[in-house]
Amino acid sequence: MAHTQDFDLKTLIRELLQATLGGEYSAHEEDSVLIISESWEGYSDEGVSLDLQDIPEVLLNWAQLDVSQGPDVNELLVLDLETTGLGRGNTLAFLIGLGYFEDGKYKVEQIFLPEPDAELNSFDRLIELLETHSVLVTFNGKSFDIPVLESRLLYHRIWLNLREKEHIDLLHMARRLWKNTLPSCALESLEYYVMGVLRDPEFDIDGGQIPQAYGEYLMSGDVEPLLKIVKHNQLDIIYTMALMVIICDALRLPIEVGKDARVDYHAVARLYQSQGQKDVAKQILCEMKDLSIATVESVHELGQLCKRDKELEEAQHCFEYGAALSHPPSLLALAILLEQTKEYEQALEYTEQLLSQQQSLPLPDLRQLHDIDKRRIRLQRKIAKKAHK
DNA sequence: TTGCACTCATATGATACCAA
DNA sequence: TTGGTATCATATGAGTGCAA
Repeated sequence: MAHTQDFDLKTLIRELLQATLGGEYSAHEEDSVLIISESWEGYSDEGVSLDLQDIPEVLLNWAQLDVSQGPDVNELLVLDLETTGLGRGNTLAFLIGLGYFEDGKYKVEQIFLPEPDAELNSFDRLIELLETHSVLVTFNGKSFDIPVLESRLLYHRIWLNLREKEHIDLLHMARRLWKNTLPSCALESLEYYVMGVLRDPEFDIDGGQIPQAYGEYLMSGDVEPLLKIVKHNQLDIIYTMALMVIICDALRLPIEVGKDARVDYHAVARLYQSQGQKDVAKQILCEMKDLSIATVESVHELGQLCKRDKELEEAQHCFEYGAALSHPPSLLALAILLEQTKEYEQALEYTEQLLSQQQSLPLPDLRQLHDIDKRRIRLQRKIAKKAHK
């Protein structure tokens, strides 16, 4: 009798769930999962672009993807989990959010567990999509989503080597591009500062409250709080792709320096430089200078690249720009360059300026002071020798 | 030839920070 | 709350160029 009551209650909650969240139950005979799908063409309801044409090579290289395969956008699978906690051991992934392109539209598919017992069945659709999409796209997925998923799959004795799968984790690329210009590189911060959108607390839930909200649903059967969780996950999948679109647009060659105010072009130059494309980096830094959007740091870096290419006059101009603003690395670079070109008097002038600047710091770096002083003494010696001749 | 300064590549350890 | 990642700072060594 009690079993019949349990069964009826379970059926009732499942009907309520579907009526509230929408979607369809999977075809499993027992413990089916609720799959909620929605598609967008071009833009999301929030107005962010989901129009991804291709993936720039520099991004593929950075993510150590096989560039020769040239994965197209239809190979991408965005993944984001909602779980019962941050741990790896007993954490349940009760909502698997997935995003991919299909027939020119961006489709978000969410697999929800009405009860924890349905977890095994949630993996069928996930594995299907993993088999047809070669590149994972996540936000902090390397540290969180993938380890959680692997641990849950292992618990069910399913062996899937997700760590070997090609993977673009946008958190780290976002940090490279915005860590110097934004207060934080959390997804919500990027949404606000880069995408220009703000989540409405009336329809969304704070990530930290999600485990508790799912727990309350399991205890009470109240499905209302789940609406916010599903919306939260849907927005995560949408904004992860929107971020991918912005990053790809910012990195695509030729770089249109200054075109997009959201882009830190110095960071773009550094990325190209780190991937061995120093000429692209130099071109970007040069254009920043020409457009008067350069910083003292970007001009200094341009100077170093010019020096590498033996364009000493241009390098000197760059270092002089920074030296005029008392930028310590520029003062040092200028002193080194002038010593190399045998302009010892000038080199000494900048060395002494740097020395007095460093000495006046509240906590001077003693080793650096020692090095600068050594340079000062050497230059004095060279000047004296020159005078003797 | 020697010594010094610098550049570049590589290795290692510490750190920050992001996810629910 | 935990754990994983990339980055940064630092150290080291090989190689190069220059002056004496």
